[in-house]
Formats: sequence, structure tokens, C-alpha cells
Amino acid sequence: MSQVADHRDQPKPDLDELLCFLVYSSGLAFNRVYRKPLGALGLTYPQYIVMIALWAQDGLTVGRIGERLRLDSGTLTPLLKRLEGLGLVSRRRATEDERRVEITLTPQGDALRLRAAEVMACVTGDVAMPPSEIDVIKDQLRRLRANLDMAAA
Amino acid sequence: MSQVADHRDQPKPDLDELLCFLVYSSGLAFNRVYRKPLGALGLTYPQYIVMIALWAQDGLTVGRIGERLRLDSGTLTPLLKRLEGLGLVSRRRATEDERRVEITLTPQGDALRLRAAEVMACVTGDVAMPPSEIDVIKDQLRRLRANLDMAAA
DNA sequence: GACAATATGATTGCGTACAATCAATCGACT
DNA sequence: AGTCGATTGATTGTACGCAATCATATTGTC
Repeated sequence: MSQVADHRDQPKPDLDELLCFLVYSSGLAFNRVYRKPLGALGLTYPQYIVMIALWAQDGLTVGRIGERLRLDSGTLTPLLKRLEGLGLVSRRRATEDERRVEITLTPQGDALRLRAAEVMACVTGDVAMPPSEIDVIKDQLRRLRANLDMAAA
Repeated sequence: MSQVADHRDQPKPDLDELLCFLVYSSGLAFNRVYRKPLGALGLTYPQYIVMIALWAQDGLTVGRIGERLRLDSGTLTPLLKRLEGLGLVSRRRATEDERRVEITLTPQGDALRLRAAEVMACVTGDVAMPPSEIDVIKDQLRRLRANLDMAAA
């Protein structure tokens, strides 16, 4: 009994059945939630995560920031120049190795830490899921991302 | 007993402890995995999901595509013009309501369905997680996204 | 020292994302 | 017919994200 299959029998995947689309659209949704409170600080979401990286460890080079955020210099260079224009960070060539550019928080950049913590708490509330479940999602996303990284390498 | 807390006691969140960053960076990782196989078809990831929406239901207007993909006309109009330039879709004003622009698959656009299915299967392999676990993640992301949508509304 | 190989950012070009705004159209009501 | 309000895309401007390329600086080797 051979099975006949024209393309009407092909799965017509609803986008919400695709893991890739759920990740993609959830990222857009996060961005929309962050837009307003971060906008009050003058930041975009990618700028915010750069600041988080610097609050955790100041004085990183462009390359190290890129490793942590998984972004390349084509993204980071103009972004960091904007943060510099906002007076939140300073960029200067390392004296030991003039290929490197070290990014340092200014006092204003450091001071933003507290207001940013409020944004984080606010968004955590918007997620509106129990901490135990959030931990599960985070663990799954870490493993998913690791698998994708492996495949893209 | 008042507690002293300077900012060194503040949590210095590792980015990988933040749900928002895991979603964000997983989206970038998906994009990187899709880039090569989709590039062979001449598509970007957002163009690919537009095509998926059209393969599921042809003849959608710009606005309806935007609803399904959660993108606005500022994103879709140039994207659809590129798909038109690739010969995959046609754009024409609806005669009944000339505000609407209907997007229709060309034969070439429809034909791409099969090659796209191979890409999907390939990426599904790259995800490298058991289907039961994928179903769990998808369900969690749907609920997370719904909560974020609620907060952003 | 000379020179190749490597490392590191910067630049350019293309394609999203989205806010804000605009233009055209439609619907309903007078 | 005329007009007001709402709908729908298109346009503009800003900001990512990344591939490809470039310029500079460093390291290793001779």
C-alpha cells in the first residue's frame, strides 16, 4: 500500500509549533517589555546587557565583551561609541597592547547600576512565572544554545 | 541589626543566569545555525518565517503576516519587496480595499517549500534534544511570551 | 633586523526591528 | 455629496547583527 502524499499532506507548521520561532518571537517580546523602562535610562536592550557585563567586571576589552555577549566587533564598536557618547563608558587603547581597546565604566555608568536593578526586578515581575519553572527554562535554553553552538561551529 | 549592603553585595548577575539573555542569545544562535542552509536558498531567517506563513496560507495581507510574525510594516514592507525581487512572492493592492496589499506566492515561491523542509529537518537535528523535551520548552516559551505580551500591552 | 603569521578592532554593506509619521482609503453618518 | 474617524501600508530615522574586509599591532622565527 503505497502512501500518496502531495504537499497538502505536508505538515503546514503553525509558526507557534516551531521552536526556532518561539525563541525568536519570545526574544522580540522581551525586547518590547524592556524598551520602555530602559528607554527611561536612555538605553537599548543590547546596550543594557553590555552594561551588565561591565557591572560584573569593569575594564573588559571589546573582544572579551563580545565573547560574553556572543556579539562581534561590527555590532559592539558602534554600540560602545554610543555608550561613550552617553557618558557611561570610556574607550581607550591599552598601553601594553595597542590592538586592544579597554572599556571602562564612568562614574555615571557605574551609578546607573541601581536604576538598572529596578528595571530588572520590574521585568522579572512581568515574566510572571514561578522561580522553579524559570530555572527549568533557563537550564533548557542553556543546553539548547550549547547544541546550536556546536552545530554552527 | 541593620544590614549593610554596598554594591559589592549586589548580585552581579552572570548573563547566563538571566532568562532574558538566554532567550536573546539562543535566538542569535538559531539565526547562526539557519544562516548557512537558508543562505543556499537565498533567504534570511525572517524571510524564511514569512515564507512559512505563506506556505501555510497564501494570499495574506501585509497586516495579517505581521500579526502572525509579530512584526510591523516597517519591517515587513522592505522584506516583502526583497522577496518580490527574488521572484518568490508578488505584491498587489486588493481591488476591494485598496489599502490592503495582498502577498501571493509565485510558482518559484511555492516550489521552495520542499527545499525549505529539508532545512527545517536539518536544523531540527542540530537542536539535538529529545522531542518530549522540545515540547516542554515550546510550551514554556508560549506561556512566557504570552505573559510578556500581557505586560507590554 | 626582517618577515610571515596571528591577533584585534574598525569599517562597510546589507538586512532586520521598531517608533513616529504620513498618505491613501474606507465606513458611517449626516 | 461631504466630512470625520479609523484602518492600512509606506516612509523615515535610529539601532542592532553579522559577513567580509581592512589596518594596525604583536609574536615568533630566522
